[in-house]
Amino acid sequence: MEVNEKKEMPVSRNFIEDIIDRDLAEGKYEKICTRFPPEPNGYLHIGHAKSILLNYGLAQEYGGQFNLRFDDTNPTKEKTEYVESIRADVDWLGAKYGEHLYFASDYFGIMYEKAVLLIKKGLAFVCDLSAEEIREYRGTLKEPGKNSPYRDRSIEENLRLFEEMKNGVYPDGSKVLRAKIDMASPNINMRDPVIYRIARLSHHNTGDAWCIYPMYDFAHPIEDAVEGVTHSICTLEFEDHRPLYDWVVQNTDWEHPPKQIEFAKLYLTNVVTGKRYIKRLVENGTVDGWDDPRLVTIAALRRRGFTPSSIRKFVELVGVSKADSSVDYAMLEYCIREDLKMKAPRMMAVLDPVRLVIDNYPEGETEMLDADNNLENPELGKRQVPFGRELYIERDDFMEVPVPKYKRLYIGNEVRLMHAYFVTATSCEKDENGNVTVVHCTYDPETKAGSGFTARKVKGTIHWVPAREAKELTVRLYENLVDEEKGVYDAETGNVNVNPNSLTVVRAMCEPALAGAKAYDSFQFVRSGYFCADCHDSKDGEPVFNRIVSMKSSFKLPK
RNA sequence: UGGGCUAUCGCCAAAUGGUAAGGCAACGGACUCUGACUCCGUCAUUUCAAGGUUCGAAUCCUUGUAGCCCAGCCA
Repeated sequence: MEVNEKKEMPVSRNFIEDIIDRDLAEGKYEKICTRFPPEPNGYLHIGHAKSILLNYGLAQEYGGQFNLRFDDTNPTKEKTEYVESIRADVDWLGAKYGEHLYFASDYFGIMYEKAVLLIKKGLAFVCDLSAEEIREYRGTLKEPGKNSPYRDRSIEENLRLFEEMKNGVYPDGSKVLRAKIDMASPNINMRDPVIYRIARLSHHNTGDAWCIYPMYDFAHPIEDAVEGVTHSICTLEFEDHRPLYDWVVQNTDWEHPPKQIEFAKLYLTNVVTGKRYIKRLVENGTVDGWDDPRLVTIAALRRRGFTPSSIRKFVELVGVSKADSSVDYAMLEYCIREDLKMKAPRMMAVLDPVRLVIDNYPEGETEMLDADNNLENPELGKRQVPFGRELYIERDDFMEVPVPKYKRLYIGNEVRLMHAYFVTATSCEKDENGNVTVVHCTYDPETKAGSGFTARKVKGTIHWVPAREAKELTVRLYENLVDEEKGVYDAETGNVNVNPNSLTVVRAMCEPALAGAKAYDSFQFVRSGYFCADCHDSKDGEPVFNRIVSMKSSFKLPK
């Protein structure tokens, strides 16, 4: 049987599909090719997942190709550690690139040749202006720039100088290669942009082979073209770069020029999504690493118990558009609930235990009760839970004097102990502070779960754990990292506002079947106060065994 | 001499001149061995605003308004 066979909602087509349809109809391409081009300078987060899954999904949908390409043209920020983690995350998300794993740095040779080609066409020149001078010459947003005094060097001189740049004749920063476009363009990206710089940096892939490195605007279109990418999908902030992208593609002679398409980034409301902010939290120790479950990095989501399919679902639900937007975290939670509810075993645990004594149950006796691992999905089998005279129940599940509409345990009320018997509270004991320490009740042997007893019904069902056999379990309760009231960032200080109570560690009691839960105890409340899923230890990555544990009820007082 | 982009429910998001999909959230109610799940119902006479064209406008035109992006030898 297919678990999770919920009828799929019709998903609207997005504007990128419209573009591809048109291109295909016009015969521009026979087969499409997309790519995800991360710079290996940090860990991937949920926003990247959108891009990965978008690109991969499109390739799948149209029977095309999907490439994973590391855009590693700036050695100062890039590390092998990051390429490893990125590959792991992309793999985990299920975006298959097969053979098509590439490094932009492998194209340095062809990029160099294309730069030479531009020079030969009189479309690029070596400029001796300093960085500051270039900035001054560039003009401002409202005023045009002015031509570099080196703009009219001869092709021969440019060729010689550029080769010497490559050969290490000049010191870092002393010369750059610039595209010759239009210093008066209203689009600043077109004002003779720098396309190559001199920098003696050791590259994670090419080592010290190069002392000149291409800039993004020049490198990226070439990377796409080399790989035969047809639709180069990026985020909105690159819209202004598209004319330059097209300029490079047109002037560097390609048979099948790629085209750039932009879409809006994914933001989550009240969640830190910016890579640099996440980096700051990691570096200042606010969180315990890139995979701290309070973050929304892929590694963190994995550690927190999200499944790849839940993230795929999320990305699908969120859609693709060009409007800036911020998606509510509730949407993500919905996706993991939806994904897990039929395939995760649901077990019992109590976070804040209070002792329950069944006065008419024989002392010292223990019986094993059969419990379905998932009442909605019998395929998940059963387990046995020891039951006896003394149990623990959730403190919230008992009230000496009930509030209106309360339907769990209170004196005189009968409830079901899940998978066990009906029980009626008779009295309770309290300590000197008035806190309940023991609840007394009686049970009705007739009402055993599975016995078919129907003579009475009960309004509430509560969870329990056998007092003697229960195991202690460390449960980490995570809340959204950022303070909703203060917002995500402090505009003045640039600080990230972190909710100080974002992580609570609790010693809970669980049924014996849960005792084998992985040491990490990465429990998560999928829905506030309701489910909690335990998962794997991100350090070994495997195995992922999600369990949903119902903890307590989300009861709200009536107004 | 500024340029580019965006605006449809609390949050995403369809609708391609033919009379405002869907999902999340929320709220009622039914059901229930989890106050979950499931199921049923409610939730935009109106699409940033104001004018105009049209038999007909979220879609076209005009004029505004608001938000985002751009002046790295980062990507």
